[in-house]
Formats: sequence, structure tokens, C-alpha cells
Amino acid sequence: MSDHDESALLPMVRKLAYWGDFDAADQSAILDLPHRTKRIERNGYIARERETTTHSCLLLSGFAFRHKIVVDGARQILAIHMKGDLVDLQNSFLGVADHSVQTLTDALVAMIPRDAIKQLALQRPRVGMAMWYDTLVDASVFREWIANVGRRDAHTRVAHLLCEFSLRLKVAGLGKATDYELPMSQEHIADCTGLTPVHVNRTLKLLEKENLISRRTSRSIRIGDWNRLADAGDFDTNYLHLREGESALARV
Amino acid sequence: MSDHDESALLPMVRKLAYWGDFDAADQSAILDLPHRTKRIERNGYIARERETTTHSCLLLSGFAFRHKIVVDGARQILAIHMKGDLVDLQNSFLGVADHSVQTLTDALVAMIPRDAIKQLALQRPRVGMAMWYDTLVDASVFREWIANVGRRDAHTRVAHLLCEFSLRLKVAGLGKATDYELPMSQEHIADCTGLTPVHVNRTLKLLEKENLISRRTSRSIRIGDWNRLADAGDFDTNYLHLREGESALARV
DNA sequence: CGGGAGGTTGACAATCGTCAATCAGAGTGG
DNA sequence: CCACTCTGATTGACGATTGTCAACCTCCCG
Repeated sequence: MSDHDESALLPMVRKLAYWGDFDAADQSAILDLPHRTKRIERNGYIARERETTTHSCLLLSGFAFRHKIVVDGARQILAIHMKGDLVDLQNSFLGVADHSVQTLTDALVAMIPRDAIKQLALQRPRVGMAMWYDTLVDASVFREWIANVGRRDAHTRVAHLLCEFSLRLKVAGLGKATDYELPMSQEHIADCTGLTPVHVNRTLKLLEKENLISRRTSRSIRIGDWNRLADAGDFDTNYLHLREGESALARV
Repeated sequence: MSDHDESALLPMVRKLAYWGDFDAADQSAILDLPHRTKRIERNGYIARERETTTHSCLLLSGFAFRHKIVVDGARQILAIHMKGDLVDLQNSFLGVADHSVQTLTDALVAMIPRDAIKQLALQRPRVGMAMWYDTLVDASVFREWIANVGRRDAHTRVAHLLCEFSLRLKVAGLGKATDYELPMSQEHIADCTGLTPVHVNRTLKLLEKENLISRRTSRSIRIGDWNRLADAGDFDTNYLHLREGESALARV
């Protein structure tokens, strides 16, 4: 794949390679996928609920989130995505989008036509299988979030979210597990956890008072004792289905 | 596929055929999948969190549910499955199960080895793609449940669940959309919606008083005006990604 | 007839939400 | 460099949806 060093899709190969035993042709096929990189500014939409999506995208930099709006206008965030994530394999294959995807920060994405991905999956089943696995991991995270929002109290919910971030940012190479910058406001945290911004604020304060976290600025999270926060958040890395090396990070 | 008329896996062909343009060989390959049918009694486990799963299963009759237990022992139900559903494509591919799957009633299942499914997906990409789509729909339902549990009040949550059941039972050929038997206790409903059994009880009573539902016995649900219940439940069929004919059922 | 699971109800408690004011920090124009 | 502004963070007082506890009832089944 020496002639592909420049492809913006390299992170996609890296992401998928874990699940499939790719040969050079598989890798080339991914890198050769037609795509167009695009800059999207903060709060820009990648997909809108009820619209038809024709492209999937690879997040090259920045953060994005999926969400739904319920009847009274409240927003529920369903997932956060970061550098290297394959966003919207979900919506694009099923036709009409069942949720919206929006950027949390300015972002750079590679837009890939849905049909090209479909062709790739059909012609190179190993790659198709790897993409399938990738969406299965997404689904696992959704399940954990159902449990988080459904059966944990505010304190545990927020701690859990902070742990998830900690690990995922580390794995994505975006910071240390014990010291990172939250890419979102307390209102976003509230919409992730099914709480109100006010209650999230109180909960963060409490976590701070308990010495589970400390904050230099309101968004910079430092975790003193990772295992203690994980306990508080009822956090078990299992659901992230990390590869060997990565889950080791959980033991700080 | 005339020589396969007896295969227990026929429902699997029917389920998947919608997503792929199968030829006779694809269909045969599915029907030829090695499998063993097995009877599981009520509350039996199909998979246990933290254990390794080697089989996926097709639910031939009865009901099943996925769930997680959180730290204080509370249970969160993640999904309900019924006749024809392909259960545990999720857990089995990712190795260690991140949640448990248990039957709600006595059930009959066809156990299919994970590796056989994997081989099928690699050798017949169209079938692989169809299975992928099937799990994407599961993921869509998970997302809706996050929103249900995270951002709707008890009244709306329960109404939403009743609507989802109504449609899915109808689609699975297990009852009329406006008159069906709930396969679960109020405690199960509570664990689906993140409420307590007591509050579920009160909510059902309220729905009854509002004439949104009526019950002959505690589990037989009759929906007077489907659209009114759907409004109360903030229910939009979109997330179920039903095929053409099926979503038409939504308009009763 | 006895036992058990599950449904129903009431009284009371508490987590979390609402409302509203104030504060802090980043960016902007003069 | 300083006012100005805007978004987001913080805090307090109060309210309410939902949980807890506990009793009792109902139905099913051996």
C-alpha cells in the first residue's frame, strides 16, 4: 500500500484491520474508496433525522455526536464519536436516518458514498465483515448507555461517562487516560446522561469534592485514582470490546 | 429450495431476504447451516454476560430478552425478541458477552455455530450483508430505547413500549396490532423502561383511565385508538425500519 | 386448601427538575 | 487596554415526578 500513504482513509484501514485478516488487496481496496474530505464547523450537521443519507463518513479530526429530539423538544445524545471513528454506517445503510449526527467541534471528515462501501463489502467480504464488527461494537456501546441512563443514579452516570471518555480518548491517541479535555459543555453531558445541566453541574462538583476528579478549568478533567472513579461509575471496560493492548490501559 | 421445506431455518431466510437479493444458492446456503433445535424453559439463559458465546440462535417460538445487571443489582432490559428474531449475532461475534440473554417464556430456538455463520458471511457476501443489516436495525432500536429511557417521562415511556410491542407482534404474526397479550410481567416492563414495578402499575392504570388502553386481564392489552396511543408515546415507526407493507400497519 | 408469584394501593421520602439570578471566561470592537 | 457581549458554569430556593416500604389482594397450580 506504499502508493497510498497519502490517502485520508488510512485511519479506516487501521480501525478495521483489527477485525479482519486483511491482505494487501483488501487494504488497497479500502484506500481506493472514492471520497471527498470536507471541513465541517462546530454544530454542523453530518446527517439529519428523517432525511436520506447517501454517504458514510470517517471522522479525521474533531468530535461528533448522534442524537434524537423527543416530543417536548428535549435532546438525547446517543453516542459521541472521535478521530478515527466510522460515523454513520448506521444511518446510511438503512435509508431514512433515524437520528441526527452533528459535530461537537470543528471537524474534518472524509465522505464516502454509501454505494461504494456496499460494493466493497460485497466484493471483499473480509472488509465487509470488519465493518459489520465495527457497527456491532457501536451497538454494544448503545446497550451500555441504555443501562447507564435507565438504571444508574446521576452520580454513577456521570462518573461512567467520564470513564468512557478517558479510555476512548486515550485509545484514539487524544490524551492521557487520567488527564484530558472534555470536548463538550455540561449541557451536552446532561443530554448524554438524561439529566439537566444544573444537576450535571452539581454532580461534577460532588465528584470533585470526593476527590474522584479535579478540574483546572471547567472542561479539563484530571482523574486522581482511575480505579476509584471506575468503581464509582460502575464502569467495566468489557462493553468497549477493546483489543488486547488497549484494555490494559484500564489498569492505570 | 424445495428440498429444504422442513428446515427450521426457513424463518431466517424470510427475515434476511428482505435486505438482500438472494438467489437460490444463497437461500440453500442459509438453510444448510448446521444447527440444533433446542427447547429452553422460561427464564433459561441463552447467553450470560462475561461468558464466551459460540453460537447464535434463531428464535422459533417464545420470547426472550437481553439485559444487564448494574452495580446495585438492578436490572436493565435492553431489548425484547420474538419469533423469527436472530438473537445473539451480537454477543457471539464479539467474543465475551457484554450482556445476558434470557427467555421470557418457554421457547424453541435453533442454535447455529458462530463459525458457520462467519463462513457463510464470507462465502456469500449478500447473506453477510443481510445479517449486517439485521443487526443495524437492532442498533436502531437500542438508540430509540436510549431516548425513551433518557428523555421521556413514565407515561410516555410505557405508552411507547406498548406501541412498539403492538407493531412488532403484528409484524411477527403473533396478534392484532390493537389487541395482544403482553408476554411479560410489570416488573419486566419496569426493567425495560427504567422505572419501578409500582410506578409501572400506576402508569398502566392511568393509561387505562385515559382510555388509551383497556385490559381484560392484567396482561391483555387492547388499544382503542392506535394513533392516540402513538401520540401519547411519542411513537414514530421510523426507527423500526419496517419494510413497506409492514409500516402501513402503523395506520390502523 | 395452601403457597407463591405477581398485581394493586397508600403513605411517605428523595432524587432530580425548574426557575432565576449571578458569575466567569473568551472573543470583539473602539 | 478596556467596555461589551455571549455562551456556559455555578448556586440557591423550591417543586414534583418517581422511588421506597409495606400491606393486601388475586389468580393459578399442585
